Amino acid sequence: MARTKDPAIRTLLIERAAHMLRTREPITLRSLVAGTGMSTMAVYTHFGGMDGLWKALRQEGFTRLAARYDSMAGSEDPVRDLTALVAAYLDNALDHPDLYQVMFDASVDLEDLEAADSTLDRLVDTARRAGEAGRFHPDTRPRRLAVQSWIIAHGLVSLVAGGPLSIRTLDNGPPMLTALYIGAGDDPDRCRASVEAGWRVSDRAGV
Amino acid sequence: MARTKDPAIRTLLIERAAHMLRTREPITLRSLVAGTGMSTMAVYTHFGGMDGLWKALRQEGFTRLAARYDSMAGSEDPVRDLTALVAAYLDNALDHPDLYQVMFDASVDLEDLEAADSTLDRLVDTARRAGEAGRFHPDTRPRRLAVQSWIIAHGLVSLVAGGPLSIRTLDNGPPMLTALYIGAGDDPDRCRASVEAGWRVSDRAGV
DNA sequence: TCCGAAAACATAACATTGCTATGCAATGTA
DNA sequence: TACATTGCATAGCAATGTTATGTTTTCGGA
Repeated sequence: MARTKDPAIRTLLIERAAHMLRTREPITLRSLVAGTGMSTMAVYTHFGGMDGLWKALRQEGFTRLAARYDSMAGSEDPVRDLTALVAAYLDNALDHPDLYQVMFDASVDLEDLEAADSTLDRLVDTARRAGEAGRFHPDTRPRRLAVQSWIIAHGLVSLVAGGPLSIRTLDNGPPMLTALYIGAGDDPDRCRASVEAGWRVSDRAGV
Repeated sequence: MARTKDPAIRTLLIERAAHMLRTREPITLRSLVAGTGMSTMAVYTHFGGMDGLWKALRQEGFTRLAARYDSMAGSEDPVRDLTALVAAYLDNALDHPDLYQVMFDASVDLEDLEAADSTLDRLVDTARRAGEAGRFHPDTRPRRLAVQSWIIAHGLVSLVAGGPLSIRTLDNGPPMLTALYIGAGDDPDRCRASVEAGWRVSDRAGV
């Protein structure tokens, strides 16, 4: 009937674009396909244009974040786990700073929303687990606490990665999360220990 | 000796660009000067190119924020004032969402840093005043608390303005600030009242 | 008062951008 | 095996930011 579209080309282009993003090469229609043997039309068959490519890159960013979350083992301390998720969010953003920027600048169509919600759900689940373990006030809304954790993570990383604040600003993470979770009802000493433990899960080297 | 550059043209172009930003018209070199009688070279004499124009727009954004801060009267309750500054930051960003985005996407050269620091200093001063009034632990670092307030404000507004979260998410502002300031040592009940009062200073209509 | 230099500005051309029109080739189905 | 449908290459298009070049304006010094 018709020639079949090779999905490998799609992922190849996305990975190439992600690589160019990381190496700070400007991503243009022609520079993207240069050297690959493909013509510019490949971008149109697979993504419908450059806008489609950027959208696919945003999806890729959320996919990598989800993969990072998948690789994390939960513990019996949900506040530690919640902190670890926030720390992983920061690490992911700092490992792929340009990709992270792409994820949040042109946004937001429906698919972007779904991708963002899907990663947020990890935080919500863990916050709920903490609530069920009696760490928070009984009327604490898990989603609300998850969103607040996300706000801190996003504010931190977007002011640090290419923003006006220095990398040391990340040290504000633990105290801010601690204040947040204590405010939600956690026992101060226990909370500090949990956040401390969760923060250290990150593989941030000497930051 | 030489023809003198008219500074009025510079501000005219900036205001025109800011207006086009607000009305979602794409800002291109030619569209910017179209209808003004100027030629495209005006942008080069006054800004050195489009990059210079974007940089001037970022400065304009910080200038408007500073003007908003200038218009605010301080009270005898510095925690209320600190909250009011954060609320004003949010209002400013929501009043000029596109300008706000410009302020933080391409950033950051030295002048941008200075402009950001200058507005941050308002928060630092107020946080220091709160510390001197005995609201916080004696070892609370004002700049640290100011930065943490900024992180919350920026995280909130950048996830809400054009981001994945709804406008109602702004309701997370007061509880987050309250948790932060209580964590810094403020008395819980007094803190809640101060934050409540500071938040209401904003002219956000029914949000 | 006038001249000359220096800077602002207008005009126009340039390379590069994303995109589209068109034709060809490949491939699965009838 | 014939054919229709789709992937893809080539080439050209309008629009972008920039630069090259010439003109005009303005101000300081003779």
